[in-house]
Amino acid sequence: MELSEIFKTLGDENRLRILGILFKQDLCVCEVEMILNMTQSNVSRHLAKLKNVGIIGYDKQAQWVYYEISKKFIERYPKLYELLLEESKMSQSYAKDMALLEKYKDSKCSFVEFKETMF
Amino acid sequence: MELSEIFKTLGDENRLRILGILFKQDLCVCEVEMILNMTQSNVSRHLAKLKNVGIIGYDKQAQWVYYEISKKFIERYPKLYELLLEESKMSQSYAKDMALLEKYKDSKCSFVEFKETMF
DNA sequence: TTAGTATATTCGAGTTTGCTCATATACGAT
DNA sequence: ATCGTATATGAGCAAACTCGAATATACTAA
Repeated sequence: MELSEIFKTLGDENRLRILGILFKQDLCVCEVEMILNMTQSNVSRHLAKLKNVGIIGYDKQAQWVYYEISKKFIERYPKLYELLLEESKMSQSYAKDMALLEKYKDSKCSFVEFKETMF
Repeated sequence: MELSEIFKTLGDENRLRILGILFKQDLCVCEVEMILNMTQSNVSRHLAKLKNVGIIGYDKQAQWVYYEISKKFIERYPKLYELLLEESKMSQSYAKDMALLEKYKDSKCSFVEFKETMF
């Protein structure tokens, strides 16, 4: 939870994109993978980094691991949280990422089915 | 001024220390070097990085380059600025760094003279 | 012009990071 | 037990980073 470590962790475009969609709703690894069109191992590693500095936490349900913004992080760094929330909405990739997230939610498909129709 | 670049730049303990003392007052390279007990080239590089992403600016006076927190940065990212301001005061090294800064200001010595008496 | 000071930059070494591919682990369903 | 799915992790590579030492540049003063 060292501040410089938190900044270092936030200093990556992909991790900011991940946070952008996690602000909207909790997601498991494969959902993030699909929405951001990244490899599984890459997503897993980025999520691990965010978790290690306390920005996100997770809730394991069966074989799925749902990641979520950490409440402790929000309490400890409310200004940073608000900044991230606001700035993520103004980012280049936000609109596209959110569109895909909404589309996925509406589809009510499994992530595998959805991925097949997409790519 | 890309946010991920700003975070990346802030993700370094030495740069956070530099910002901590620059919040107190504008300083030239050799003063930062002396107060934080870092090498000249290292300080110069860190200041260049902070300048490149727009967090600080500088004002050249004769052979001295005085660095200062950028007003545009404060306007663009007020929450981040406030966070840095507050958190720097709570950091491990802050008290020691500020003590040395005050001592230097009170001494009214040149940085070279001061450094000789110190180390 | 020369010497001294302040700053920036180059170089090389050691470290860390981000990524892909492959593999290991965990869990559910059949 | 076995198969398919979800996730984590190890290996290897290229790029980026940090640092100190040395060098280059800019400016002042004498």
